[in-house]
Amino acid sequence: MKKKLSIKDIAEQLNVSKTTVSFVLNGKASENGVSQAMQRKVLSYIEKVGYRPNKMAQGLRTGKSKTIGMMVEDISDTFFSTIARKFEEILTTKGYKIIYGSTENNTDVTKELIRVFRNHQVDGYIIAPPPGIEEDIKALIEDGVPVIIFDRPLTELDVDSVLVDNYRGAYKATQHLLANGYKNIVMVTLLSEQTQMRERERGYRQCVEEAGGKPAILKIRYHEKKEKAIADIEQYLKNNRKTDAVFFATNYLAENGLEAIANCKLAIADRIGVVVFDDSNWFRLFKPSITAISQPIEAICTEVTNLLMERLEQKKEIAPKAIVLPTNMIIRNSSVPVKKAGRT
Amino acid sequence: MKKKLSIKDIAEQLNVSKTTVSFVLNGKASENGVSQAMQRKVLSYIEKVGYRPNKMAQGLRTGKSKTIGMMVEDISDTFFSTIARKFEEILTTKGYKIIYGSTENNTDVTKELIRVFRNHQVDGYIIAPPPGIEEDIKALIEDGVPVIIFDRPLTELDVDSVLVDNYRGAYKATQHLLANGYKNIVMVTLLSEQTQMRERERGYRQCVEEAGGKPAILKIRYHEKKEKAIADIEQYLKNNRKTDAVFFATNYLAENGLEAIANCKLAIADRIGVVVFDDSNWFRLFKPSITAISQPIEAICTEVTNLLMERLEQKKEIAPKAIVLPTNMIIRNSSVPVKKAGRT
DNA sequence: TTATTTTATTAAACCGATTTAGTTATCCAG
DNA sequence: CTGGATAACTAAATCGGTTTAATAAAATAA
Repeated sequence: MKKKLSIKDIAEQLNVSKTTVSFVLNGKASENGVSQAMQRKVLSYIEKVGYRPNKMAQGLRTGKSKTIGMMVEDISDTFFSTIARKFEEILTTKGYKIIYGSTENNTDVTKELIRVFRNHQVDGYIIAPPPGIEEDIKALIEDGVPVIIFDRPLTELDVDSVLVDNYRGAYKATQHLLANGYKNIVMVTLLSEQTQMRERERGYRQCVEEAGGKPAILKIRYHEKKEKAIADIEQYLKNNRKTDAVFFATNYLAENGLEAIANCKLAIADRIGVVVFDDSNWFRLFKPSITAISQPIEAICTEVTNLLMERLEQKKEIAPKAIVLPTNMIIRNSSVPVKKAGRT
Repeated sequence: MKKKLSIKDIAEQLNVSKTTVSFVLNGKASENGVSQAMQRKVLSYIEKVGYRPNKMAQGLRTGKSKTIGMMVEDISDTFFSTIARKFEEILTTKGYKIIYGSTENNTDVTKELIRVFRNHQVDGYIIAPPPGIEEDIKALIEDGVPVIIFDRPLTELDVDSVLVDNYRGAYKATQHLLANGYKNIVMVTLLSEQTQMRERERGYRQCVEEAGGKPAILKIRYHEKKEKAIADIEQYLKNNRKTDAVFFATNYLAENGLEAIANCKLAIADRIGVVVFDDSNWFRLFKPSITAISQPIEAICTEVTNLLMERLEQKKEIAPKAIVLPTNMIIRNSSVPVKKAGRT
């Protein structure tokens, strides 16, 4: 019921003008010749009554909302929610809040999200972009709004971006399996045009071919009922009994793929080699536990926020940077005695 | 570079007043006697140029930001991020955006978050409250701000809340284990004063005692390094060889507890009964797969948002509601042949 | 002593919407 | 033909800040 006090109230209580209070509040006191005595007076009163300026009013006048818009495919995905947490941690220290939106990897949803975020006057965007959103992002940039892309590249667009080396990650994953004696590695990936998926595929292909093998790729349609995904993978394994290792291109696929493997009730179940792109806390609990290509989440977040802050504080033109980070291979309790592994 | 257009621009282009445009925009045209012709004219122009009002200005004038503040212990936790996603889904359809903050279950952090949210003029709060925050929340409510509590009760405070029946959930979990022939069930829980944890403990205790057993409770300190948690649980199992089943009070504990069980390398490893409070997609992948008490996430979200919308649209006083939802037991591939289970 | 600069403070415009209180013009009744 | 009601629209106040331009008082220079 006690209504919030405004800068006008403060000014009246102290018998000074709003201007003076505002100057003090914004650290522009000294440069505007407000006396030290006055500064102390205002500051201590502010402190005492716990006054905090209304962001709406500030935002209206300055055009800055102190809010960052974050758009990812799905905030409930562990990868993205972990990142969201880190962003929050870092951006809070800079006085920013985050509003989020899930794109569902859908262009129209994303377009609408961008529109809503614009109306909310967010100061900057952090986006894991869906395909086909180039034009809209270009428009943002041309309007001078800071945009940082991550997780998925946006080819043909010169924009700040932070990505991981999907190609190398997949290559290393495959290499690891080969080095452990596996001969028939299938890659299970998404039936999707996402660039990062194509890169992972390329890494796998390249590695297998260099070793003189023949790539085997199983593509699963996303967002279908997971039972379907499981059945598809199961089918494949049953039809290709020589398969002795699986490289899952995403966590989501591994989740279902592991069930498929279990369902097969094949002897291979505990001998099969498994590597997954993206790590999970649960992987270490399987036996044999699962090796993963993990993304450097911490680094991604600091790079993204650094780029963002740079843009937000930007005085002069700066050229967009494209940062590519290496992945980490987490080798767990490696698979199985190498010699016994193959079933050739 | 093309600067966004304002209602003033629209008005000038159309040779009408801002007032008229505003009335049309807010659906208050007819009740204010704006002619149909004029309404169409404005509407079609708005549509054509894609004008959208500035939320900052609207917010300043109306005091409504169309933003909801969500505070949970940790947004990267699967339970909370899943909920965050659902909230987003529902609230988006009502024209709201969400800003979030992680409380770390810390009172001071939460106090500051509330302060920040207030400055941002959020229209409503959805909070999974840490202990000791009663006063601050009471203050919010007294100021007439909608607050919905979930996940954790705030005893002694009359506020809208949505909780699950932790007591019954834990009771059922324990009962399930007993019914399957397990005799020595240990409950692994957090060393924490959180009410919902105490309820779970109470459910377990009650059930064991009713069956004439002696409760065994192992409390783990949270936020410690997980290696410590694993070691503690491992230690317990080694010191209490009669233990034939474990009831984990949280997902987090199960994650580490399962590793502890594996580390024990005891014969019991594949015979031990395991039930976890909170479900996880990964549980079905273990063998024997893990039974879980799952929270009705969908229902929690609809109840919370319903209460919230009710408050937001509230005309007259309404008494706070406390909603308690039942948990679901997800029995998976049940444990093990009952007879062989015990090791007595 | 007067003119000029510097120091300390403030009045008023502005941001972009909503909303209150009018203002015309038209219509109808008496 | 006049006065009151109604219909259609609008001027101006307002929300709570920031910022520009101005002012009064004190200090320095001429």
